[in-house]
Parts: sequence; C-alpha cells; structure tokens
Amino acid sequence: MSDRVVMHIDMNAFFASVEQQANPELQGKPIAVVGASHRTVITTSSYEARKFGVKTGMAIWEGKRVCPDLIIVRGDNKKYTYTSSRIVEMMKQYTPLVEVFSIDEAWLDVTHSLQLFGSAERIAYLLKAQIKQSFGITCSIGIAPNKLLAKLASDMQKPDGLTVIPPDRVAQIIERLPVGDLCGVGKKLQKQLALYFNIHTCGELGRADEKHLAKKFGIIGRQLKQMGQGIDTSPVIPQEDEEQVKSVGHSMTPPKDIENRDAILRRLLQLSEMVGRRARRYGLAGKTVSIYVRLGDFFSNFQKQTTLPTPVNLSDDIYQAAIKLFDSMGIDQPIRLLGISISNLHEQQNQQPSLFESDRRKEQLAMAMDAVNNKLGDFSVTYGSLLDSEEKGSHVISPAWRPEGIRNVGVK
DNA sequence: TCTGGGGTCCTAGGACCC
DNA sequence: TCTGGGGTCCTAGGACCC
Repeated sequence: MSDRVVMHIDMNAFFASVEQQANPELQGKPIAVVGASHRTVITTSSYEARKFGVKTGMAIWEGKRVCPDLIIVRGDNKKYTYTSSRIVEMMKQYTPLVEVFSIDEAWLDVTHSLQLFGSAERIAYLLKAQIKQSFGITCSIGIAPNKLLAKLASDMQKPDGLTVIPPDRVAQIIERLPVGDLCGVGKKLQKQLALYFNIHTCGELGRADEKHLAKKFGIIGRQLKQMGQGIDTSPVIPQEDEEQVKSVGHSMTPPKDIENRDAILRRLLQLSEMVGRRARRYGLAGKTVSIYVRLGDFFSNFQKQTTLPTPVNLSDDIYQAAIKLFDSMGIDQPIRLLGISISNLHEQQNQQPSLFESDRRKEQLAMAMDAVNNKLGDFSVTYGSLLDSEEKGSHVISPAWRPEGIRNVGVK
C-alpha cells in the first residue's frame, strides 16, 4: 500500500462545458445547466457565469439576478453520460485501476503505469490533451500518494490545473489548509471541530488527540486524525470490483405544492413506476420501501420506511406500500417534494412465474410495458391515471450519476 | 412566487432470539 | 422480588458526497 501514485481527475464545469462544445453559440458566454422540472436549480455553470457569482444550487431567478445575461440550458444527460463513458475509456488506457466517483470525477492508481509512460505528470498531460482534443473540454488533475490527497490536489487549481503533492511535502502543504477542504469534512463537522477542539487546519487536526476525537465523533473521529495527517489507505476500486448498489430511488418536486389526495397518489404511482422500472432493468428487488415528504411551508422533511416479507420491484407492489406509508404519516399540509426508494436489495433469482394468476398477470404486464418503454422512451406506455398529465418522467440531471450501471438513470 | 435530485454511511434505540 | 450479554434486524434521523 505504500508508495502509491494516485491521480484524481475532475472535469471542469462538466455539463456546461459539454453544452458549450455542442453549441458554438454558447462558447465564451455565461451559461447555466438546469434540470427539466419547473422548480429546478442550477446544476453547473460555465466559468464565464461563475465570475458573476452564479453557483450550483441557485434557483434560476437567483442566477439571473447576479448575472442578467445568463443563458439557461436544459440539461441532456445522454450527452453527459456518453462523454463521460468515452473519457473513462481513455483513462483505462493508462491503468485498469480507474474508480469512477461521479459522472465527472475519477481516481486512477497509476503506480504500476509509471515505467511504461514515464511519470504521473506525463500521464496527466497526455490525458488532458486527449480529452481536450476529443471533446474540447478541460479538467483539473491532482497527483498524490493517496485518494484523499489526490482529490485535495485536483481542487487546488481550476480550471485546467495540474497539482502534484509529493510524499515528502505532504505535511508542509496541508499544514495550513482548512479542515473543510478534506473530502468527508462538511460544514457541520468543520463547525464542531472548531467549537469543541479549536481545530481549524489540517495541521491542528493531525496533532489532535485521537481518543478525544473518537469519543466525540465515533468511527469518523478515529479517521479524522489520520486525514489531518494526509493519511488514507483506501484503495482505488475499479468498476468491476465495485459493491452492488444499495438503494434505488426517485423524488420529484411538482410545479406546484400538492395537497389533493388524488394528485398525491398519481405522483406516488409515477415514482413507483420509475423506481420499479429501474430496479427491474437491473434485476434487483427491494425488501424495504421508503417514502420522503417535504412540506411546502416549513421545508421540513419526513421519511418513513417499511420492510416487506419479500423483495418487490413491480410498480404496483411499490405503489401499494407507498400508499400505506403515506397514509400512516397523517400529513394534511401542502407537499413540496415526494420521493420513493427501495433498499435492502436482493438480486432477482431466475424468474419463476408466480403461483397466483393475478400476480402472473402483473408480472407480464410489467414486462410488456418495460419492453415498449425501453424501445420508445420512458412513459411511452403507462398507467391510465398518469395519462393526460404533465406527470411523465422528468429528465432530471444530476452529477452523482455514473456513466454506467445502476446509477445511470439515462436511457441506454 | 425563493432553495433539485441521485446516492452512501453512521448512530441510537427498540424488538426479538439465544 | 433479581440479574446478564451476545447477536441480528428494523426504523428514524443526520451528515456527507456529487
């Protein structure tokens, strides 16, 4: 595990860069990529827009307020997953050890590639040139002895950066860095470290008493000291060794808050179909069904889950469980967001037809609908109650998506 | 006419079993 | 009248990541 050379690659303003490349009229201009839903937020903005203060998570009107010329682009995740997959293929030319972290980030363990390619810096330059030439987009690359530091390094110069943290300079480089720069230390943890331990920098964290940290923060606490010292032994895990996905879920914020029970049930049915379909596509079924509700007035969230006797992935089974959960919450206020997910996932064994005629019919119906939808697009055929509404599947975009596998929501 | 959507992991308390 | 402790599974909530 010692003397590794790990690289972290972060595509700069990925969605916005892809859009600017696809449409020359957008090049050099402030643009923001947003989702398809009514009440969407900015997912990525171009560097031209960032100069004005446009940030991820802003509502469209907020972005326009700080940058009146902001061009709004509806995201198209097919473009991004395609580009991302091609880039991952390029990375694999340099090492089989490529861990895809999100649609625009990956780690490479190039320890055993140095002899062949000369050095990690050279690999970084080659990759940058290849990506730039093929897609016209830039990335920031960090090179360090482990994943934690490589990610830290890739963040240090943007856009189009290359930052190396050599093993013998780790302590010096991270000494004064705020602990919040570490991947895994968020706002809350940062605040608590300052409040309870007067710790603000990685240097201070690295010298802290491990027992005190463990007592306050549990398992994370024990790791924190090591993180402060720049120590991280976690391996780069290639896709084929990845653990199976743990949950499959969808959520949505309708154009207007909903209160009417029929409208709520239609949304639950739609979400059940989205979740069920994705689970069926990957041969997974979940024993636990969860729903989330966010209220319109307080921005308060509720989550409720139930575990069924057997794993389910038929839309109707998920829907029935969701209705029960929803009714048990006793909500009588306008709802802003609804979500459904299944977890406790099991691989579906060789589809034995069900014992009961009614179940067999449900299964056959799902298979037939899946077949059509796979061919013609989501919600080409759907339940009667979803017809004639704007409630067809929204093409949401999220950087958390993977280019491949279960986490890719996009149509294949 | 404010503030999306996809995940992971950890914790704490309770039920239940041996 | 009392005292356990180990384990698993489940629910709810929070922090974190993109």
